[in-house]
Amino acid sequence: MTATIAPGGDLDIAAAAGLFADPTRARVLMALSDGRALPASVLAAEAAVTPQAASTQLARLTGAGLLTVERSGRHRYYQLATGQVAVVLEALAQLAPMQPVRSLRHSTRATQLRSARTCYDHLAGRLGVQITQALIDAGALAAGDGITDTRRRPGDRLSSQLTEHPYTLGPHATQILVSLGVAADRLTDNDRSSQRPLLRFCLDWSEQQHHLAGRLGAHLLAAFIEAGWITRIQGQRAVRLTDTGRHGLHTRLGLDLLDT
Amino acid sequence: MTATIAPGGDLDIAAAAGLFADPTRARVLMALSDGRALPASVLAAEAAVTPQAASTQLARLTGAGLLTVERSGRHRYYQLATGQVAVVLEALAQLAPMQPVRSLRHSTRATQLRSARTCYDHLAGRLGVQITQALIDAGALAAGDGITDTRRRPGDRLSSQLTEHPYTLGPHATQILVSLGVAADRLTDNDRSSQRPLLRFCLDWSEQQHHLAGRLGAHLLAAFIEAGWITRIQGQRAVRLTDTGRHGLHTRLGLDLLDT
DNA sequence: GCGACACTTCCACGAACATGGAACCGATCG
DNA sequence: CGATCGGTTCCATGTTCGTGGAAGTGTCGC
Repeated sequence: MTATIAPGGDLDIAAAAGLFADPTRARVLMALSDGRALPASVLAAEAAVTPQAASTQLARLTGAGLLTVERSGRHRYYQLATGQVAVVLEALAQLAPMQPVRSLRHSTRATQLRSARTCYDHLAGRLGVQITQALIDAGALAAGDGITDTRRRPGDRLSSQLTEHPYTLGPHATQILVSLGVAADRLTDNDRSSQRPLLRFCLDWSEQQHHLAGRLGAHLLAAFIEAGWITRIQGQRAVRLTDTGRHGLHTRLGLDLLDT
Repeated sequence: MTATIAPGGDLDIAAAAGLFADPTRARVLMALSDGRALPASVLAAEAAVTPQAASTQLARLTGAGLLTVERSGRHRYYQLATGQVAVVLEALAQLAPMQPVRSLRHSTRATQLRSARTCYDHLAGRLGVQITQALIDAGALAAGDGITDTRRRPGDRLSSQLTEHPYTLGPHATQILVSLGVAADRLTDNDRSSQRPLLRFCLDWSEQQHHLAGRLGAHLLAAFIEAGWITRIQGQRAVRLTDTGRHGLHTRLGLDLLDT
């Protein structure tokens, strides 16, 4: 099917512009404008709308050919279909700033999500990734085969638990984890009451790095909440690190968190 | 008094896009996209709407700062406030879907537009693309680094295609461009009187290739018109290449243009 | 001054369309 | 298997917004 380039047609500029003319769609497109592929839930948070609203607009944008979708498990990752979309965004942005510009104060909800959130029953986001890395650095976890960081590896799927990973408990696991509030008897690899593995890892969508999951991840989050290091933000998946928590992570793990 | 401070930076993009998202406004802007100043009645005819409708939309566009008005007797001449508006139109045109032909007149006019038109202050359409290519072939422009396709590569920043391009002046730039009527002292890269870059390129919506824009693009169009090589088609954006122009382009650039 | 003209404003009708609640599908986890 | 979660679809609501008719303001020509 050769695209019959009808040489007399008119271009429907208005229809194309209309796709950018809604706040929700504009924010979604802006969030994608660097070329990343993001799941619908993240885009909903980024645009500060309900999942239904986001889904509706994503369907519209996809139908119009501005976005492409890729399914991965129960997630759907959206991405700009062509760089031309980003060109339009940039061109429009230069026309827009007649209003007070505040490019930094992004949707706070999205920022919070990126910063720290729960993933099922364990920590994710920048905080989750950094704690995981700190556990490795401190010897509570050990990565096999010369792997020293938590970066994404080929074949890892976003936002789903990795069935195979190179990590094991490290030489100082008991000492450190107990000091963080996890009961020592929870560190056995085979808990009789559950087949759930002690160590599991997810690939974090916002950081493109691994964060700790599995039974240990759950215990750790529970311990942090128990100790008041972390509090849930009302009605959301985002969590907040308290001052106590910041101090605790610093003394116990040598972890210095830059900001929020 | 307008200053309704919209609560969101990205909202401005939606608002800006909204100005292009109406058929009437889009047609009006397209009619003005070559930088001319046209009276309201002409724009109403161009958009095929009643005078009231045109007036309403013109007021909206003017209020938003996209257009400027100048009164002259009982007429009001509208004009694009800035070339950035034309940039947005060109960018949108590339992702705009084709629209079925409405009439023979429309069809012939659309064909003329594809053939040769002005884009604010420089040449576009097939003629603009071919001249740009001829300038490269003749060594007046040089394309660097061999990356000639516009396809996206993984990890590329999508948003920087307008401002960054691989072209520079070529070894025969001065000789050729002067022979085409551009003053030699206009070829310095940094004109003190203007921050506008000498070389800029647009992706042509009708040809899917680059055409020359920027200060040089403007000088070149001015020189062609001055020399009588190109004339504007009465009341439209389309331009016509005269026989003199065809001959000039052949002898100076070795450019053989097939047809109209 | 009178009429014609260019253009605008007021107003009310009508059509898109974005949104949220509820229900539904499929995948993952325990 | 049951629970939950990510995501979508359906539907009813409410709002925005473009438009045309009628009327108003200023300009030009006789």
